[in-house]
Amino acid sequence: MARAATTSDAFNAVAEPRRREILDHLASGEHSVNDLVIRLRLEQPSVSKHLRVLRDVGLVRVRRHGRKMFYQANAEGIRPLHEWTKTFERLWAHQLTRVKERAEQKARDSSGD
Amino acid sequence: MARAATTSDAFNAVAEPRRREILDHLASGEHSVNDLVIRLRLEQPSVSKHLRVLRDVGLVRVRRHGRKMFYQANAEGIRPLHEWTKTFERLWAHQLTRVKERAEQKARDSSGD
DNA sequence: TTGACATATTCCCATATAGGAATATATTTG
DNA sequence: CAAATATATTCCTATATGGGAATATGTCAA
Repeated sequence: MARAATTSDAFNAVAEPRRREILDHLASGEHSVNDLVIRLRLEQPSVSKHLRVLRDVGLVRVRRHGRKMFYQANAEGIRPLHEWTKTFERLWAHQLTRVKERAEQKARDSSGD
Repeated sequence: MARAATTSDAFNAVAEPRRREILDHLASGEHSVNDLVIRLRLEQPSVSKHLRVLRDVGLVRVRRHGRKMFYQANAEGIRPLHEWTKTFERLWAHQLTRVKERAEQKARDSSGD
């Protein structure tokens, strides 16, 4: 089997750095495709294709105005990702504590040189 | 160009559902490869290969004890993901507010039937 | 209608999978 | 040492990509 489709879920969709960049820009509000093309310095077809993937997984919404298409982030789609990462929050808190403790122990040990 | 390597960063590594399952299990503490094989009902080579990817991006740490390898999650590696998703938190709060407001408006509008 | 502008799609291709099967490596035990 | 156990790696293949180039679709303006 190959890798799961980029359109299979939000996790796969945002694995691509360019798509995260696009979402970062859309976080500040609506933007047309051309806006993104200029700001991200990508080819227009590339942007359109990335937006298509984001649209398929529900990470962006579109609105047409004249011949322009205005995209906005649908943050709700990112929420599952946030929730999943959150389940590890207690771990990195603990693990950092342990690293810190070890460092402090080391400092005490070598203070008698 | 093809998709970025699964080992290129945490985002790509956790795009694979099985790898998230593995991390979910490791969140409860250390587990041997065979533990994971049994619990996740995957083939042993499959588990080893997924663990290899997770190791390459720093999402797990290993310790050998006899012929067993004990893996543990390195939550620090998940943190960048958490931080990135967090930047959208205000958005889904706002967007939900708007959805809620629209729903309430609708309720008021139709209360005069 | 024709032309210009804005965006989307299609085609091509090099590349990286994920899983299955087989095999290799490492460690303990007899 | 050999056998057993635990894990890792290699080889294979179908599949999905992302970018570039070209083209299609849609909309406005004259």
